[in-house]
Amino acid sequence: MGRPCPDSACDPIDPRVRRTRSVVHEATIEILVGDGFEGLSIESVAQRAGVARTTIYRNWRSKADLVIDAFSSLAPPPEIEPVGEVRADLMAILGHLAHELPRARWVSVLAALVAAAECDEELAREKRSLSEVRQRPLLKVIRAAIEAGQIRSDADPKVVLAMLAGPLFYRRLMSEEAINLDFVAEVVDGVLAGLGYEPGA
Amino acid sequence: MGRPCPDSACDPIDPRVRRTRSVVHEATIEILVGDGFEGLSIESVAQRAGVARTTIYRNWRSKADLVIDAFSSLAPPPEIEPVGEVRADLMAILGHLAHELPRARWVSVLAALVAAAECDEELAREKRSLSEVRQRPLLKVIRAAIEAGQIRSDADPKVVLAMLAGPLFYRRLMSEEAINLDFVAEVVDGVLAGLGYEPGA
Amino acid sequence: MGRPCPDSACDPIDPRVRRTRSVVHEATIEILVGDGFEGLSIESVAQRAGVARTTIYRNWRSKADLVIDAFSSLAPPPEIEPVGEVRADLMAILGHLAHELPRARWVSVLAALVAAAECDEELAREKRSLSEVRQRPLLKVIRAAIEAGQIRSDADPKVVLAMLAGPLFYRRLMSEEAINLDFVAEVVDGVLAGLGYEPGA
Amino acid sequence: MGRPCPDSACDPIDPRVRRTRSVVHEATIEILVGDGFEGLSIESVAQRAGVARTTIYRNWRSKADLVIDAFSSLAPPPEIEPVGEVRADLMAILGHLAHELPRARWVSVLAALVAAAECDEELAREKRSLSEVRQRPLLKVIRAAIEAGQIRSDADPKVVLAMLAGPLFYRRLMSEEAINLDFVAEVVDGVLAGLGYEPGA
DNA sequence: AAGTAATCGAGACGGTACGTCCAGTCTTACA
DNA sequence: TGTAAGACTGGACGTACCGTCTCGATTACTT
Repeated sequence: MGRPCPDSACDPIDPRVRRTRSVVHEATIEILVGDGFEGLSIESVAQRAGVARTTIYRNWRSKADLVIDAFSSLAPPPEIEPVGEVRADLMAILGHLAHELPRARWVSVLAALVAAAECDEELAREKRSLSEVRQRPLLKVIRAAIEAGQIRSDADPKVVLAMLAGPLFYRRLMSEEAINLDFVAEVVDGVLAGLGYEPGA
Repeated sequence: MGRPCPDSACDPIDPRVRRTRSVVHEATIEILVGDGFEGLSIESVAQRAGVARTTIYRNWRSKADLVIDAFSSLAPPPEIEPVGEVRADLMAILGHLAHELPRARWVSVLAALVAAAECDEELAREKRSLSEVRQRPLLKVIRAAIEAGQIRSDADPKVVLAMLAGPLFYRRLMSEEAINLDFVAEVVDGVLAGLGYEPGA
Repeated sequence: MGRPCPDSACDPIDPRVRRTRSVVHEATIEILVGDGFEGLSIESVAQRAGVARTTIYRNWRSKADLVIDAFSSLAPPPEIEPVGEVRADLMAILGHLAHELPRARWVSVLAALVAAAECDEELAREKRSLSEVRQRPLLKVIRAAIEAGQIRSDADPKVVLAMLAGPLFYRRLMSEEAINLDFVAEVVDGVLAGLGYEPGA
Repeated sequence: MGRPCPDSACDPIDPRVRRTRSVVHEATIEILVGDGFEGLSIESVAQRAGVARTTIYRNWRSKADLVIDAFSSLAPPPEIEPVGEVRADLMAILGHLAHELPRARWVSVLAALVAAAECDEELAREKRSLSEVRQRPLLKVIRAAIEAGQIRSDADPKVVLAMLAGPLFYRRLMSEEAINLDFVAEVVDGVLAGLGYEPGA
């Protein structure tokens, strides 16, 4: 019990290493946000972090690794408490997403991630995993709505999710049209209507 | 008919230039498809095209330019003749898209384009323009359906479009789940149901 | 006469290349003389020459190449006209060498060359070739003396050369004792005496 | 007299230190012989010796230090007992040297030492000291010959030494010509003849 | 048909970044 | 205290491309 425990919490991790991780992390994000994926080079990260290039190679296997690290910490799934009413819950989650999409730092990184994943299986795996994590809150709401009989019981939650989130990302990454609350409401109402949702219920 | 034709044939374009454009174009696509955006360098294009590097710089301002060129020619909006029945027409267009998304060469290029556009205003412009072109067939069908009274008259065609196309791109670029005809049908039917569409009508 | 001459003078050599060669050359020598072989890095040469590192790699295959180039230009065999009297001629040549050994820049380079040649066959070849060239004037004098009957006819010119030059280099590289004219005279007289030379003759 | 003796035998030297010295020493020699001076890095020595790099830095101030250490132990002046007849004694010593020059491990190291000494005063000092030690046996023979009247009494022993050893080193390091017993004999006989030596005496 | 101009290839150049190796310093933990 | 282990800064390596720049040599249009 008095022995050093084996995990991260109280791990006897070299404080120098911890410091390195932190500054490099921060530098990666700053560059990614400022200059995009193109501007991200090991060199530039090292420079901005005030760290030797070798140190980065010691701690991250590739540029991709840096990006994943950065993204993971940038985009924690939002903490939104569902109230049990499907429309309200969807509006809360998607409204938050709609607010973030045009401005949050992680979105640019996501775009880079998506592109890079096209020709890097490891990155693709990483991307799927991140995606899965971020879908959870939405899926929970959808499944709850199905169980509560608020929407059609034969609906496929994952399809519903794609129908809800897809339009938002489409506008952000493809058409670059506005993503305001009206748009979100139209999407949510349209999808719910198609699923037999009745507001009054 | 007697007018100078708008295209290459009789344009007073130096045949050497024409040839250069063509071989470089071809090489760009081949590399893009084979090695992805990462493998695309002016050097590699020049090499594969059997052309001097200088020649490329003379004709394209940047790597982005090459990509746009390649993409434009890779992804011609499909020639699908609407029959006037909204569900059938949407299924035709989106079914085609669903078929292409997992395999067509332009999709990877699109991902690269999207990411690059994040930090290059010119590319972003280019991207929007391409996007706009590709939306047309779908928009035409949606607007026709509205005019024909097949769906609610207060529907915003662009919102409807995002709700139809968004889920497909979402699955391709984000979640990497299957994009089969069942999925397309669920999306189309869901959206149409939300728009007051009645199959029998 | 009107034909393009084959040599450097009017060779259609890119003037940029000529300039590069020259400044790099000079920088190499300066560093070699100042900091020795250890201080010679492609980087340092590039820096001092005010040239990109790549440019050096384009024109020289290795650090060794640089050194050889430098040495060749530094150490032209001296132009000493033999008068036909062996002792006088040897004293002229070896006296000149004795004067150079403690001060001339090529000597340090030579030491570097010798060491580097120990583990680089190409350099070793180069070294032998240089050595051969520099032996010529001395060999000529020795052979002439043999033919003129000034020294024993069964003497091996190459052995005699080693006996004359060896002691000088030994003092310069090994023992670091003085190499003055007295020493040269002692060596020359000693060797000649052993070869049956008679001053008066 | 009661003080601890100055040498290793009874010094209260930490046995770990002694062990370190020994394995590093051995590793240095092995690498020097195997890969030459170029292949010698603190890193490589540490690796082969199975020792931490830090340990080496603690015990040797530089790579040069390692080399000197290695050289001292590699090239012990040969134990040759002079018989009192100058030609025989010279042939014994120089014959031995001639045999070693083309093959012994210390020769390459010597070349490195010579080059390095060109721009490192400490090394130069070290080199002179080593040189001085190795000259002793030869000097002893020469001086004895002078005293015994076998060669001219006005000969400078150090000059004679340079005339004897110089040609051998010259061939080894410069011209890379053969160094066989015939060559040694020619040199010895030539020098002795110049010094008034008479075989019969 | 000859002369002019556009286009080309070849490739040198200064650069940036890569990923690796090593140098030398420093810190921590252990024996 | 000396050592092992290993992280750190930093410099150089040799390679790949970048984008710019001359420089002839074709090739096409023009007169």
